[in-house]
Amino acid sequence: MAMEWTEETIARLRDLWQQGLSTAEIGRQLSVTKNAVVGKAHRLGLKPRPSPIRRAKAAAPAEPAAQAAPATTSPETAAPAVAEPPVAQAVPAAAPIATPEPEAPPAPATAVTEAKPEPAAPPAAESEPAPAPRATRAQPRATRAALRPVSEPRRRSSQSCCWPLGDPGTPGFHFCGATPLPGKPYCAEHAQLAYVKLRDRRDNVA
DNA sequence: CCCTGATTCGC
DNA sequence: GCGAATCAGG
Repeated sequence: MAMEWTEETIARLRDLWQQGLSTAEIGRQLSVTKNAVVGKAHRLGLKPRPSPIRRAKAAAPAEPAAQAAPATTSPETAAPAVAEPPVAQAVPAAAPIATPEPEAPPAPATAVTEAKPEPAAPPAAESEPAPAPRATRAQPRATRAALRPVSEPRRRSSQSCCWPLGDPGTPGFHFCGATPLPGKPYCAEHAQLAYVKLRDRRDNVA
């Protein structure tokens, strides 16, 4: 069965994606494969991330030169290209899926290259608010956003916080639903939990 | 080997 | 539209 890409799911995908998380990482947190993530990202039109490779395109023997007038305009309907795409290292806390038990973070995996063994607060067991997102990417992004409060509200995430509650796939699963912060898919409370450093959770059973 | 993302193509 | 399979670079 095809994945059901709901508004919330897409909002999360976009958010995680723009945070610079790897496709596999996003996939784990979203309970899908990296292929699904990259595939969807492409269809969504977002994908201005550092590409490690450039697949050898099949030589088009038909038209060696005829790329003059493609469509009306460039595919960038509303995506102000980021000045510089420094791969972000800020890993949002894994979604409180399944078992939000207050267990200590497991051994530092090899996922995010820069991830430090910094114990992150479990989403549902720490009253201490998450530290300010010292993400190298979050800051400049926020700055730009502040500089352009209007003009292009292309970031129309759902009007409800999409922080997942419960076990995805089970009847009780639902999203927070609170009013999200402007430009974010989460409400104020969950945004704090979301932008905490946490390096990995590759065992995310779907 | 691991990781990464990109593209293709059957569904 | 979806994503596994496959490809390709680090």
